[in-house]
Amino acid sequence: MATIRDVAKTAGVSIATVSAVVNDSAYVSPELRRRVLAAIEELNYEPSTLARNLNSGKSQLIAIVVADLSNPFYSHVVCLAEAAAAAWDYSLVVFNSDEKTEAEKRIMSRIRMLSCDGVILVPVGETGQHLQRDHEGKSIPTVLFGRVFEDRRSDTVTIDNESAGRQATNYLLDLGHRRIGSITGPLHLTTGRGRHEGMMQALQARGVTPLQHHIRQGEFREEVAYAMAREILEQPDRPTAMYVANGVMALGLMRAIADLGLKCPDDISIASTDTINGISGMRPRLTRTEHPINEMINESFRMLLGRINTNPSQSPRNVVFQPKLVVGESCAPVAPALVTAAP
Amino acid sequence: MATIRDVAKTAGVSIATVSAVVNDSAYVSPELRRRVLAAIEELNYEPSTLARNLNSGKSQLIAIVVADLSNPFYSHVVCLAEAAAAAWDYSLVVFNSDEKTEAEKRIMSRIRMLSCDGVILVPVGETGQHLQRDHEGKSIPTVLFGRVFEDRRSDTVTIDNESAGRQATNYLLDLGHRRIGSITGPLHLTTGRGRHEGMMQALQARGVTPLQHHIRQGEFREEVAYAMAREILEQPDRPTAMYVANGVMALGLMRAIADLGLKCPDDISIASTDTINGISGMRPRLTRTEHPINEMINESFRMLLGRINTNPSQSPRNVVFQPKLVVGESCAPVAPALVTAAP
DNA sequence: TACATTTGGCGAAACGGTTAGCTGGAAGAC
DNA sequence: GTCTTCCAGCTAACCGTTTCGCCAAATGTA
Repeated sequence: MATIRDVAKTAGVSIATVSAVVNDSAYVSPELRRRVLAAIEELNYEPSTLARNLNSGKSQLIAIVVADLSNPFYSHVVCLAEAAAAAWDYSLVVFNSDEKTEAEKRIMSRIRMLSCDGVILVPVGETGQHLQRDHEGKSIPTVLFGRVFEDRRSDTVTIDNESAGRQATNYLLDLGHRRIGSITGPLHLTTGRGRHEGMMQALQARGVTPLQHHIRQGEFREEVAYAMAREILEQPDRPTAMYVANGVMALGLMRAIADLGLKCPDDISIASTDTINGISGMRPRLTRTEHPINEMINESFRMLLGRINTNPSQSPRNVVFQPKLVVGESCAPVAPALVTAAP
Repeated sequence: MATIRDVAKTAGVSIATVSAVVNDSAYVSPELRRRVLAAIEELNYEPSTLARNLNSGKSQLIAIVVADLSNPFYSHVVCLAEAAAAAWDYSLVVFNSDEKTEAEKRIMSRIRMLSCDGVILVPVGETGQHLQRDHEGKSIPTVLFGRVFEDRRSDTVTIDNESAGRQATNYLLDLGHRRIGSITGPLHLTTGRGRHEGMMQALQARGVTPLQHHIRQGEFREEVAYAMAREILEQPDRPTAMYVANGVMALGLMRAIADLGLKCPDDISIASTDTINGISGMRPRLTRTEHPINEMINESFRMLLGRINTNPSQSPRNVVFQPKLVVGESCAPVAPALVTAAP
């Protein structure tokens, strides 16, 4: 591979001049410019990004760390992030922490070594302690995506999880359901806890007390939700409706329903939160609250680029988006007999 | 950020010694090693990959370019590739060419600029002409994934597409179906063409001639398949079974079936090719031929690492994997009346 | 003509590592 | 006691850029 020195020698100029031509960073006389361009053409020179990055300290790399890459929700996030990165002339490095704290640590160290210019992080765990890099030296601009920590010292982009839980639950309540069950996400995550609390608020506001054995704490995984769903649905007084904390869990629930010979929405209504792609062909369509993922990703990039290019040390911003209820066919009004049985 | 020089100063040794400790590349006395490690700990030093890469010429980056990142099949591929990269101590840079040739060109140029050590490429288009970088200077080790070109000058990892089409079609034939329709992939892609030809071979072997208007050339996209499916199914003599060329197309077909008030598999059987994740909750489960994606990705990495570390100039290898038929519930034996109507 | 000012182009110092090759003191051979 | 041998650890060159500071030529001014 030709280097800038080769070009300089061929063109009979200094390397500084070649650099000036390549980057348009200083005036170069037409004659020299012509010779430099000719030499570049002849030698098929391309500046080495590696070397360029070394002294700029920038890498044109944005890292995204998701908590579960096999979750279609995060696949979608990555897809949108790739598009955003490309639009801003960055490349996207993808990492999967797989909900493991040590993996996340390894990844963050790797990201630092790669000198990524920014990080979009869906953090594992309830505190950001293991991520702190405050000890001197500026840390890499980071946006916490979806999940946050109590101490809001980082930029964050999230949705209003309580609102999501409330909206979905209210929809079920409006259909007359009173025996509403739920498979929650992990309650140590703001996503899991927020959605659960939103649901409880909605129930309480209507004076409905849920049955303990209709509510199970799960994980954001299909098989776990499937198992929980079976436990709940195999009870004699199974709920007439379920709220599940995310998309893949809803799939697990639907699978359980099918395997138990039940029908959705005839026997049981389902509402969930978050969007998953590629199941548009599925019937019944899920009634769910959707995240505006696209805007969330764009906002994340805006924050990151702001810190990278403009103002690295402005105080943290926390942007919260509102989820939107999208009605599918997975919910039906409660059967009359059960309505009368309600308190 | 602490540099190797800071560490050397703090530990009271030379930078060469620090480097030796960090890389275990030379013997260092226990005493000095201890001091160096202490200094590293104290300063929280991490070697800069950027600087390290500059003189090694390597970047510890593997790029993956897929043709459609919104397709769950490729999301799955990316997920597995991320795991493989992490296992081999590489980071994965993800690109989406979105089936556009110019986008792919831009991406390949970007990959070269980033000095990625290897590329896994799902190429767009029928020839690799726009990718050739043969003009002097070694090109980046590249594995063509899934799709290939006629002139096998690159390493490739693919499946036997004809076998996939044949297996799926034979399964439908075995169930008694004779009026078999199909939505093919783009026929200029080896994946689309191969699967289609496999289907035709299977039909011909049993003396079945498909009806022209039961076969449509589509794209590997849900909406396109949906539209094609409606066209085919709204005809009076609609087929009793369909073979579709990939997973998202199968979803489009199922959506069309549902929207037309038909039932799968009662009214129409479906068989498809390729695996898509995250729809395990869907009923009926698709009968399909699955790719061994995991092994395919691992094989790709083995090839890449072979070229990177060992033998950059060995002759191209073309590894073909066999798809495997996985029976779901989307196919039923043809109704007796129709069986007798068959030739 | 003499001097001040501008500016195109150059040399050299970073950036943060790796590594070839040198140095000097200790140990072993005679 | 002197000469080798050995090797831990150091010095310095190098990877391919960008960029600061400088020089000399060109231009402007009196």
